Amino acid sequence: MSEPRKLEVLRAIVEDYVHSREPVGSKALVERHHLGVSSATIRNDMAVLEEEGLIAAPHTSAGRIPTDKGYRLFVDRISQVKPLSAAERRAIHSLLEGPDDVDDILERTVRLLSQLTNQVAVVQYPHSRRAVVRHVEFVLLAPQQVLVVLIADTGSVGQKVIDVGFDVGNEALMMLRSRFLGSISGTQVDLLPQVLPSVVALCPPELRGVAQTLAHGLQVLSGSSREERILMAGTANLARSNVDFPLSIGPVLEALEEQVVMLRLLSDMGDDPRGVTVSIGRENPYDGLAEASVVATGYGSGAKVGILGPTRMDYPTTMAAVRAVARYLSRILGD
Amino acid sequence: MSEPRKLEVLRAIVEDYVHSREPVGSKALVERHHLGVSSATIRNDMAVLEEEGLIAAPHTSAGRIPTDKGYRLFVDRISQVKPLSAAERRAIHSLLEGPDDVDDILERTVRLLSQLTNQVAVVQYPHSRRAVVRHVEFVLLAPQQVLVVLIADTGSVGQKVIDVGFDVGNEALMMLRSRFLGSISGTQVDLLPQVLPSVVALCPPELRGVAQTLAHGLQVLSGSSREERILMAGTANLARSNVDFPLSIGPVLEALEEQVVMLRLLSDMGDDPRGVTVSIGRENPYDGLAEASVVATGYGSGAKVGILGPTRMDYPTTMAAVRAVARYLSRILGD
DNA sequence: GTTAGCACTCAACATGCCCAAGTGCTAACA
DNA sequence: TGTTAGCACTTGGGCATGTTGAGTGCTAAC
Repeated sequence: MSEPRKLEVLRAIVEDYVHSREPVGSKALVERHHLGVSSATIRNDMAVLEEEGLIAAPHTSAGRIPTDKGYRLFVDRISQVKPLSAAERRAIHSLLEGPDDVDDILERTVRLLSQLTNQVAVVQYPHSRRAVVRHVEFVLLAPQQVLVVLIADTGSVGQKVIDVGFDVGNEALMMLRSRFLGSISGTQVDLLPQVLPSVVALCPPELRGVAQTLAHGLQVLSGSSREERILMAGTANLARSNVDFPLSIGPVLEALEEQVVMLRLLSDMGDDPRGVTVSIGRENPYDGLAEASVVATGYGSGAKVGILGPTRMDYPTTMAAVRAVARYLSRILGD
Repeated sequence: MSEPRKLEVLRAIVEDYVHSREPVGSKALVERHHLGVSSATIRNDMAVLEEEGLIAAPHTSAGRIPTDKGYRLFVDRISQVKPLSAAERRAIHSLLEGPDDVDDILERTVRLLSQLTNQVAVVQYPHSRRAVVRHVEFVLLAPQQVLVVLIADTGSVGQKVIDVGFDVGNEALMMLRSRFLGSISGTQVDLLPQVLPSVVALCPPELRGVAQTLAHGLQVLSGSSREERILMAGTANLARSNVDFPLSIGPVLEALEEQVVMLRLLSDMGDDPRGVTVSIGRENPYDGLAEASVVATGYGSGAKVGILGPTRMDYPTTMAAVRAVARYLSRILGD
C-alpha cells in the first residue's frame, strides 16, 4: 500500500469526522473524496491504520474515528494551515483600533478568538520583562496597612495591600516613597529583586523593617501578579459545540476555573513564536481535559494565547486563527 | 380544604422534588411526611394546587412538580431560613483572616459561596460611594498617551489609558497632576463630576483641552470601572448539578459571560440588606435564564452578592448561605 | 496491489406487550 | 362539609422481539 495514500485516507477521515461528527465508513469516503480507488481498497488501508492505532471503530459495524494519535499525525504531517477569510482578517484588523489599554486589548482578543474559532479562548497576561518602573505609590489605608502600587511604562498597574506591622506615619511613608521612587524609577521591572535590597539598606534604621516589607511587596508585584493571570471567553461554546456529542463538560469547566491548571498547561507548551503548538486529548497533563485539545502559541515576549476545544475540532482553521491573532497581538503590544 | 394544609402539601412537594429530582406523587407524599390524611385527600389538594398554577404534571400519570409560581409561593410564605452548619460557619469565619485586599477577599468569597451552595456564585465589586480620593497619577506612556490612575482610600485602584490628542510634555503633565491632586485629594469619589470642571477651568488656557480630557478620564474611572465589574466562580457546578436533568447549560453560560446582563440582573433585584431576594425562572428578565433562579442580596453599601442555579434548588439552605456570606462581607469591608 | 462479491456483525429503530405509578371520579362515611 | 376507600383509566418505561442498513473482513479473481 502506498504511504501517501495512507496519509490521504487519514486526512479524509479526520476531515469528514470533524465535519459530520459521525464515524466515517469506507464507502462514504470514496464518494466524498476522489481517491482513485474503490471502497474495498480503502477498507484494507483502514485496517492498517487501525492496526497502527491511528483510527478506531466505536463498535464492530461502525465507521472509524481518529484516535488522539491519529489527530497528532494529522496535525504534524498533513494539515496545511488554511488562509483566513476576508471577514476574519477584517475582524482581527479592527483590533488594532481603539485605545491601547492592555486590559482592553486582551479582553477584546479573547472575545474575538472565541468567536473566530467557536471555542474557548484563553490568553495569558503579557510578560513584562522589558517593562520599566514608571511610578511607585504607597497609600496609607489604615494605621498599619499600606496599599502599594507599581506602575510600569507599559501601562500595566499592579496593586497590593500590605500589612506592615508597624505604626508608620504618613510623612515617613512619603519619605520612603521618595526614596524608592528615586532609586528604582526607570529600572527594568525584572531587575527589581537585585536593586531593592540596596534601597532598603539606605533607609533610616527605625524604618528599615517597614522598608523591607514594602520592598518585598514591590518584588511580588513585579514578579508574579500580572503574568500569572489569564483571561478567557467563550465558555458557552463548550455547551454549544457538544450539544449532541457529549464531551463531558464539567471537568473542562473545572480546569478552566483553576487558573493554576491553565497556566501550567500553557507554560508547558512550546513557545516557538512562529509555530503553533497543539496538545491533543490524553496528551494533556490534566485528566479533565482528556477529551479536549489545546491550540496555543506565544506572543509578545513569551506569554501565551490559545484556544481549548474538543479533540474533534477543525485544526487547520483553528491553528490559522490562533496564529493570526497572536501575530497581531505581538504587533500591537510590540511598541 | 384547610389553607394551612394546602401550603404544607406544597412545601412537601417542593422539598421532595428538590431532593429526588423526580415528580412526586400523592402516595409517596403521605409516606414521607406525616400529614395526618390519606393519599386520596392529598390528591384532591393537589388538584386544587394544580388549578391554581402552583404545581404541574409533566404527563397524565406522573407525579407533580412545582411551577415557577409554586416556588415563588414556597419562597415567600413557607420556607424558613435554615441555620448553617458549624462547618459552614467555620468556613465563612476563615474568610476574616488574611490580608484585606479587596480583590483577594472577593475572590475568596465567590469560591466559598460556590462551594457552600454547589451553584455558580457571583459578586459585584463593592460600591465606593463613600470612597475618598487618595491619589491621582498621570503617566506618559507615549507622546500623546497618558495612563490615568485613580487611587481611593478603600484600596481600590482604577486605571485607564487615554489618548489626549495633544503633545503634552512631561513637565506640563506633572503640573497638571499637582493641580488635580491638590484640588480633589480627599474628595468623595462620587462627587468628582461636580468638582472636576472647576479644576479644569483654573488650568492655563493652552492646557485646558488636555485637562478636560484627563478630567473626563478620571470621571469615568470614578463612576464606572470598578462597580460595574463582577466576579464569579463555580461554573463547573452547572454541569455537575444537571448531569441527569438537562437544564440547558449553554444559554446560562452565555448570560454569565455577558457581564452587562448579570449586572442588570443583580441591579434589578431589591437590595434590602437584611432580606434576600429571589428571582425564579421566567421571572428573570433574560430568556437564557428561564430555567434558572437567582438568589441575591446587597452587602456593604449597595453592591450585590448572590448565586445562580437551577429553579429546582434548595432555597432555604441557599438563601441562608447567601445571607450569611453577605453579612460577613459587609463586616469585613465595613471598616 | 486492486477489486468485486459475499457472509457476517451490530447499533439503531420499530413494534408490541406488560407493569407500576399515579390520577380523577364516585360513593360511602364521620 | 371534608375525608376516605375503591376502582377504572392513562401513560411512560422497561423488555423482548424482529427488521434494517451501514459497515466490516475475508476470499478469490484480476
